[in-house]
Amino acid sequence: MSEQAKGISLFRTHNAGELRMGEAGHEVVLSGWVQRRRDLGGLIFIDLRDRSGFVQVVFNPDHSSPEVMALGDKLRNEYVLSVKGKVIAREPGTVNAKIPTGEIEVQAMQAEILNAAKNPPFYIQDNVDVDEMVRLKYRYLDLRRSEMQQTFILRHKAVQFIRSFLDRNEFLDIETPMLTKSTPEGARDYLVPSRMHPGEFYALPQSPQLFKQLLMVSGFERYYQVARCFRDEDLRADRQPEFTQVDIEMSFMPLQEFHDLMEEMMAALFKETLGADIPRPFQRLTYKEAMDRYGSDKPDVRFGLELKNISEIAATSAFKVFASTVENGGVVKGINAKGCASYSRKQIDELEAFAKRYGAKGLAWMAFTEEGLKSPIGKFLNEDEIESIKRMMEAETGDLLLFVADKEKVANDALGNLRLKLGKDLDLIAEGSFRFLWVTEFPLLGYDEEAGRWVAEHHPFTMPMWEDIDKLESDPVSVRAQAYDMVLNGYEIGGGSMRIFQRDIQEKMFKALGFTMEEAYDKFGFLLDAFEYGAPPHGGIAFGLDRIIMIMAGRQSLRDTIAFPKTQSASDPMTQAPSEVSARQLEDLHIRLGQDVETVTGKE
RNA sequence: GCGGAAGUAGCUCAGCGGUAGAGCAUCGCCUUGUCAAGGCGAGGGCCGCGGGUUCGAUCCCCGUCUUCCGCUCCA
Repeated sequence: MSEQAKGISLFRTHNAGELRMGEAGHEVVLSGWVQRRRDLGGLIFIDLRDRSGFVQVVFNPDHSSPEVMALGDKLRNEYVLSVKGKVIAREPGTVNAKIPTGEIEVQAMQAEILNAAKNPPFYIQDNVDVDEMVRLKYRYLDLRRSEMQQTFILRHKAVQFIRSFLDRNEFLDIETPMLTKSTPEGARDYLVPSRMHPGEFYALPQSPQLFKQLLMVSGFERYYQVARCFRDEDLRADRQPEFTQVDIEMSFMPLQEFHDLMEEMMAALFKETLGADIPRPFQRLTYKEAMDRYGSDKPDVRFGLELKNISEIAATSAFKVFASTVENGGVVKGINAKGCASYSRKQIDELEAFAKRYGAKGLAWMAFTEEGLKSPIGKFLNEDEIESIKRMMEAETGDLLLFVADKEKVANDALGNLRLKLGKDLDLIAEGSFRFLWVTEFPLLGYDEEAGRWVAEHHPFTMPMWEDIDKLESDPVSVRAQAYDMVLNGYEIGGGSMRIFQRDIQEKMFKALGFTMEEAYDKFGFLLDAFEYGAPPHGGIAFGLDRIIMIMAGRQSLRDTIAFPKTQSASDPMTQAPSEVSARQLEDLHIRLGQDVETVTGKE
């Protein structure tokens, strides 16, 4: 038993942050951390924090013994403290309306320091501007901050809700292996060397994709898992090497019904946890429409600024860049930056530099000012053309039109991102609003220039749209998949598909991917075998839990929704992972380091 | 692999070719109604690391490492 037992003998009767006028007059025991100490000499105030919040504890000689006063004097930030005291209503002039517990305070009658604490490297408080590196190194302290705790409480509630929703709908939580087989398609695998099998490796799962399909073959019919996934690719603010999916798969349900169910889950989740009303059914856009109008397969539809295609006018114009781009199969698209005609040359140059990051060769512009058209390309366009463009772009005086002439992919990418930037810069996005949509009819295949062959855009078991199956051979690029993403505020929060469950279609798919059946068997033999034994029609989706929580919590970085995340170079400043291992460990694993790796320092 | 930004006290930052500063934090003293308490005082620095230029470099140049944002990548 700790020293504590000798003193107060009880850690807690109430949560500090939940005390209100209702408890006035009650004797309480609180335990937590010293948030802050205000020493007025004869009088000491302590903000005592626990998970629920904090309350002011007063050390006052009028009601605290000399021993208790002496203890109050010793307290420092982040000391762990147990206090027994009386809750009293504060004197009228001393009420603090800024905090939930501001109407009361606790008079310390007994107190005990359960643990001292070193001076923390940064303040444990919200909205601190501390370097991420420092926060991650002392993650356990960072996680003490209220806003971090709120995020993880939200995350917990969200997961609880999802689990119970899926349970009510007869989904079974089934775990799948973390040590599994490396598969050729997709992201780079994290590999785990095998000790028992020299020269062979497991892969950590990029997702439980194949296993959940096998569970459908097994007849579980409805499966879900809150599953950790691993991808060894470059990180971003919204991408971690290790992340969590809510992975769902089900049999015998038509696409539309499945989408309805998933919508219901998300809408109810947001209602339950945030009180947000999400209109249903969700908006739907085909992939093509999303690309045409927003230049993105995950459009943020909280604002307009849609892309317009002016290729037709551009094709016949005297502006060579426009005309030749269209002639060579490219497009000319633009967006209307409403009210930006007054942008300075410097501002426009910055927009151009931004567009160039996404491969655009330049950014043509037309500003309709009070004094008339200002544009470097104006002299190449006749009045009719200018009028047509103006009409097509829905431009008025005061607007700035921005154009990219390039291959369709580049134009969409550059303008799509420019649109997002302008949306932010021009403050067009209503904070706290949630706009869900489905993006459907993704292309089934994409051509991989490097590999010189067609690759599955989603994965090789994605069902083509029935009406496109015949084109698998003749016109692979135009084959659409029964694949879909759920998009929220410009983030892809989930993606999935209906799966191929019939042998002949699967063979056609592999053929389109340039695999022989032998090669296909080598890579996915176990799944193909399984499918010979009566695979039901099935499909599913995987939601990016971390990302959903990030949006729900209004955070900008995925790292704020993962308790122990990694830096951009996939390392952990706290544990120092990854790290070197001993020569002995490597030997057991039959691994010799390459010559480009500095000698491992012996750690036997 | 590439582009951009950053690295100076525990934290957040300023500085500048002549050996370093602020706010907060810490420590000491004072302080009975504070709640970002206040007052006085003190300690605290390989100016990320390695080279170069210079009489002299935290500052200029080159390289390198780390972090953040983005590109490539992420079925």
